[in-house]
Amino acid sequence: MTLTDALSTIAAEAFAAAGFDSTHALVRVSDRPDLGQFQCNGALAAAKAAKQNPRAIAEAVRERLAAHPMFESVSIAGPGFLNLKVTDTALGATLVNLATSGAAAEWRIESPQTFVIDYGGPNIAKPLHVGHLRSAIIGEALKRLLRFVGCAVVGDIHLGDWGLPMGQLITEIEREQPDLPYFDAAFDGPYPDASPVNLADLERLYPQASAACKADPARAEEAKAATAALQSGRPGYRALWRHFIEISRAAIEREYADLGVSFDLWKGESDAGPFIPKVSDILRGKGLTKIDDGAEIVSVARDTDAKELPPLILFKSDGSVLYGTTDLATILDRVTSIEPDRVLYVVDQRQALHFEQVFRAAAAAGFIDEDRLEHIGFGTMNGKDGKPFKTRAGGVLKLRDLIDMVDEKAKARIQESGFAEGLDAEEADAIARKVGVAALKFADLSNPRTTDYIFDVDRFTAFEGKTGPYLLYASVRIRSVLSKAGVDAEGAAAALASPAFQIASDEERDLALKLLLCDDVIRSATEKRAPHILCEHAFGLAQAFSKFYALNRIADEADAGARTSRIALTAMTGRQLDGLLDILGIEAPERM
RNA sequence: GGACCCGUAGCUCAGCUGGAUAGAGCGCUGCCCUCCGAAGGCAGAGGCCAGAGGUUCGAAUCCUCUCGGGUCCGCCA
Repeated sequence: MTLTDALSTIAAEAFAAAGFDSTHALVRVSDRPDLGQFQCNGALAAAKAAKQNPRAIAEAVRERLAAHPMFESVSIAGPGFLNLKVTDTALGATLVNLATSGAAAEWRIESPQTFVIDYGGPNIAKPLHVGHLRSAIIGEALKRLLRFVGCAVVGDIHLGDWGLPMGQLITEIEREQPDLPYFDAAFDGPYPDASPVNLADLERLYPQASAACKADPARAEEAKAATAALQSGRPGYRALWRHFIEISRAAIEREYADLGVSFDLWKGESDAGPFIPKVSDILRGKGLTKIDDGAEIVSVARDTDAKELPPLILFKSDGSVLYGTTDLATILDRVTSIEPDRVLYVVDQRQALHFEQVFRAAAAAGFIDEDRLEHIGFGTMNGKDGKPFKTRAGGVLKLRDLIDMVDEKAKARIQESGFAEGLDAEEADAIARKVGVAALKFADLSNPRTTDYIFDVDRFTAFEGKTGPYLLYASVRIRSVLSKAGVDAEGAAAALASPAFQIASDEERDLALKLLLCDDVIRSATEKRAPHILCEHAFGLAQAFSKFYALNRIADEADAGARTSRIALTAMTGRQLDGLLDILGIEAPERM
């Protein structure tokens, strides 16, 4: 049970004992820290329901709450706000419970489920760009968060490896190298082991092909035909396409690894291929498809819709499939092989309509309940003009370039601080990389998921204030001060195994409260699928620690009791902060 | 045209299942390292929460409208 749950329960009992409806007796962190640590506004709500004076209700409840040993004081303000202060003894005792329950137990939820998270979604042959950042790191954070609370999670990258771009690439290569055996329909193999193109070729050919198809309808037709042929299994095309996959995957994997993002499954749209006939059989069997303008569609509109929802196109008029088809087939694949309770799609908010169509079709087909499929949409990264971010040259910013930019800034920061002087170049670089990635990830994750935000390079490469590096700094400083006190990692664990807390100052009280609220925050972030809530709390925790650290001696505190308590507080903060950073997918260096 | 989202401090953003004096970071003005790491701490200035109505004892939060910005609306992904 979280702290606010426990306090709410106590308040509910007081409401009930005083003869009032206890459903409004919710206790939460106070908006007015000058008046109390927690507040309960239930008296006003109860007054409305009972048509009584809220002040009188508050007074009746206050009397009962004040008798509870947990509270230092319970006061009434204004029309009937109850302001609660917990005793330092109770804070200490609650902290002991939390500390001794073990690092993992702090976070568990009651009924873990199995999740599939579909995130990343990079496309073969295209370099990752800033637009891929959000899906990757939000998905990674949600994966880690759900695992932390005890769920089983399968992270699937869901490669874009099956659509029109593949046909465009194939035809483009045919133009440049028409004599390759891949294009000879009469050729009966075996095809070469070595790829005729490398990564640089692919990254050059893709935009070239895409532009050509845009400019010339005939080229577009060619590409469409090639896509259809690839999808229906033409051997030469399949062989060539396998080269694309292999080359791209290595590059993509490397780049995600630099961001601390990894996947359990490297499936792609193409892997859904074998499930497509089953999907169409099932849908046809249920009479859910029809031919319209030559395409085979599934109607997903409902009478109750405010807006008519367009049908999902199962097969285009040329027989090839669209991503709605592969998404449906992927659901069938996942439902059969993984049997997830829920599937989360961490994909740009602009695709909300698409997922609504797919989810409805999947439910109509009987694959899985609609409400077990969640589109975890996120907002667009805009430039300062409020439009999707472009570089000064007008192009998309490659993710690689962004990482390099942040990396450079971090290196410069280490140099100017003089911290690098005692380090060899290799370690300094490794630290800079971690600091840079932390800055990048925190800057993105701390934005609420659903809204667009302005991408500002200066903000992403800032290392002071509400940033990733601030959190890292707090973490390494905690390690450092514990080490000064002769407490290593094992010592910290030991300090939390049988701790004793003496909460005596405002800073200690504030830090203790932050520590005690972690479970509330984890739960809220999990329910809302909202990493930014974790960022907010991690920052607040680091701030509370920094203040505590600035005002109190720890390692060299003379009073033995105070020293023991502060070391435990410090160790506890370190454990939680590192836990939160780990969930966010942010790695802390040993020093910085 | 229709559906949905957004408009909060100079800037970037929290807060939105209604509650008290609307918060943070940056930037700005001042302080604080002979003392466990100053990528830090403390203090200060800065707001008709786009605007107008409505519901309510009470509205940044809920409803309506207006203005401003954005996204999406069948054979791209």
